[in-house]
Amino acid sequence: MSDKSRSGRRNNTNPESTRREILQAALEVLAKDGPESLSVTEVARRAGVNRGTAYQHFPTREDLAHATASWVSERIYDEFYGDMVEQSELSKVYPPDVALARLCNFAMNNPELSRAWLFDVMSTQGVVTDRFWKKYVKELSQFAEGGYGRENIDVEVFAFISLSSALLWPIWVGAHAKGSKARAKMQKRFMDEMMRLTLFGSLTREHYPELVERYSGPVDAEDDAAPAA
Amino acid sequence: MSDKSRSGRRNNTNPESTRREILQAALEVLAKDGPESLSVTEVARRAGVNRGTAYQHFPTREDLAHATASWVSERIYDEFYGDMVEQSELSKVYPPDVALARLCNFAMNNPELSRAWLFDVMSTQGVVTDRFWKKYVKELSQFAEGGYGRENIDVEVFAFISLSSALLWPIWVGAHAKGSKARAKMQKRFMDEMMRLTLFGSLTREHYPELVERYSGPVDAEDDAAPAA
DNA sequence: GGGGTACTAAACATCAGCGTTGACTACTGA
DNA sequence: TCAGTAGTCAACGCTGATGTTTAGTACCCC
Repeated sequence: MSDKSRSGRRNNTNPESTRREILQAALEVLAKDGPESLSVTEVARRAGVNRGTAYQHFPTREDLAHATASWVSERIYDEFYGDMVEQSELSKVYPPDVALARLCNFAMNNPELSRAWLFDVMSTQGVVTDRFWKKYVKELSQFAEGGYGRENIDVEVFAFISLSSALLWPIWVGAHAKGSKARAKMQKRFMDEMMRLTLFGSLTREHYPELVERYSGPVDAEDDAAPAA
Repeated sequence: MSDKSRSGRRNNTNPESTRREILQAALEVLAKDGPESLSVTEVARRAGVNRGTAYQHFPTREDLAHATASWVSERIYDEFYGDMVEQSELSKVYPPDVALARLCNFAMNNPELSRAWLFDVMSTQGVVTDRFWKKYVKELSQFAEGGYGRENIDVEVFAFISLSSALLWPIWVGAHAKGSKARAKMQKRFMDEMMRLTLFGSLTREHYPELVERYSGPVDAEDDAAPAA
């Protein structure tokens, strides 16, 4: 009697799905406490999988950590760029508000991936080789070089600022915003301020003629006289 | 002979200094791997102190964690605002390039405090009550309300963007910049781009009249016509 | 039905961190 | 000088994680 299904056995013949479940659980742990706190035991527990099974898929803790890292990297890329297939190469350039909304929605809907990415940035290794980061910078470069961005932009720095703050914001908000309505409102605040910032900056230029002088490249010179109007 | 100083005993009559050494070591561990990885054993080892001594100062691991957190919070505040004593209340407002340089230098010279702060932001608790954060926002508000910032700025969001990216940047850079010269160069790149961004934004406004329309508050309206010049 | 694959269960040795305890040392004050 | 106290240390038992091993069960396909 009920001998066949005893003791919560999984009976999963598909190793792929088990592997994914383990990686998903690993992502959750990773996003919670960072890569140093990732333990095989905890991951297996979360995945609802026997510890031995986890060790079957990933021989050591380090293997699991590395596999999780690259899996996360792939997932971020797919989640973010998956549905805009190969089109950005030559076709249209997304308008900045759409692109920003895309980024912010990604961050809000994927807090675990965001956290994992940020932990990776903070790790000693760095994410410079990350596919997602490289594509993001490349797209921003194309955008800027297309004449839509100011010519003396430091694209990498701007990419870093926008990316890191957009991914960190929902985390920061989640820590002290009550309901989902409040969170959505905070999300809007971020998008609005970011758009405002990229459109106009934050300083009243009239007060700082010497800074305007110093920081405006030769091409932006015509802009300096403007605020006086 | 040499019985009195046997076995590397510390012979430290001053508990304050021992406590500081422990806290300093705790900060190092905290900055390295995050709050979840903070272990009394590792901290004691780093501090060159017996584990028992650490337990005398901080009865449990949690006590050490909390004490470290508030100590770090205090240190960030002091390190950043310590030498501008009470003067910012009514007297002068620092020019934005000086303030930014101050922030960036702090981040570069105190990577551990920066990392600790960022880990705190990423923790579930949040840093909203942090003295440093509150003062930073307050100063920025005074600055903006003094007419030096655009009127429709969302100060909190802008504070978050500038603070988080300024503190995260040196960490990101440190992960893949070779010498100190390269790091200094990267630091300058960040400051330049940040100044450029706050002065001018990142978009060529001519291309986005509808965005300019949408995101410019009533007070900034006179600025819209400017770029056409 | 038999063999291979995927998973579970349980036990083991090893190691590291936690928290406690008792003893040792140095300074203090009567 | 001598007891008391504060600071420090070494050792102990406990827990939990790592990685390995062995035995066993369910499933699939030939």
